[in-house]
Amino acid sequence: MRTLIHALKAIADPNRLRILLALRDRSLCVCQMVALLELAPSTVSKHLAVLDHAGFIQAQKEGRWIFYRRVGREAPVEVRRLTALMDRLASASLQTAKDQKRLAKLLQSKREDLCGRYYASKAATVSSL
Amino acid sequence: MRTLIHALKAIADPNRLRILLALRDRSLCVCQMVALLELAPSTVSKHLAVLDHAGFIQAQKEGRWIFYRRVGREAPVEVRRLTALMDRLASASLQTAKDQKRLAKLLQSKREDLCGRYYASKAATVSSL
DNA sequence: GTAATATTTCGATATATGGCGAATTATCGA
DNA sequence: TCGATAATTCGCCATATATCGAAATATTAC
Repeated sequence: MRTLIHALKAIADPNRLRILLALRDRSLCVCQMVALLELAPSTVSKHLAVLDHAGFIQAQKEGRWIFYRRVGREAPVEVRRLTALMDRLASASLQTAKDQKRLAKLLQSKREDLCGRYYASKAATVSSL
Repeated sequence: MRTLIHALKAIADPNRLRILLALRDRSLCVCQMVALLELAPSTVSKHLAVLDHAGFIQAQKEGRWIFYRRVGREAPVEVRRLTALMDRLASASLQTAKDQKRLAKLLQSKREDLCGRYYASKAATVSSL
């Protein structure tokens, strides 16, 4: 019951659900998800921690980046079932379609172009001194 | 997506999930659920409103009592699927077993004995004057 | 080694949530 | 009609949550 409630709370937030759905067919690094959701990196990081603790996703460090991907068969039943259900239910949503489209575009551009954009204002300020 | 998030939030609370599961095989009046959950009537009422607005349950007035039961095929897909999944997932939980046992006992006693118990302290105070 | 980048942690804030008791509404029974 | 009962609504409080920006940590690049 604790696991179940934990899992339900984790996906009962629109942005976290969007993350889970975005990770359906691929793993993504944090900065890619920041670009997708258009939220502060710290916010996305916290969302990822919630999904992680609930057992939905897991991190994998690759150099400077941290990629997150869905947990496979090792995940608790509750998580596996809920993930499958979300895939079915949310695929009909407009938001999901938008995100998938946007993701496809983001994945075409190089990560060097992608990441760092959300520090652009700060970098610009510094370099202009 | 809105419907889905709404539904997820509704059942992502242990007491509301307990209510939904208690309504699996029967309809219950509010005072019966108050007895089951051992929460203040106002609290239970609020939980019921949340489940109602999310589309999981519906009210039916019968004289002095208001019975709640699960919504049937009219319920949105999200709600139907989630309800079915909760039935499967939560049936393994200790809390659910406890509740079902307790419910069986509560349903044996007459409702007149059951309801009013949680006003007992107040009634006792008044009658002792 | 220093600067830039990627991510997390920390601290703050605003809002949402779950709980209660008191007051309100509606219905039943004597 | 009046008192008791069932349920909801309202007002309050404590805690949880979502968000941000700043600071800390780690890694790569020059």
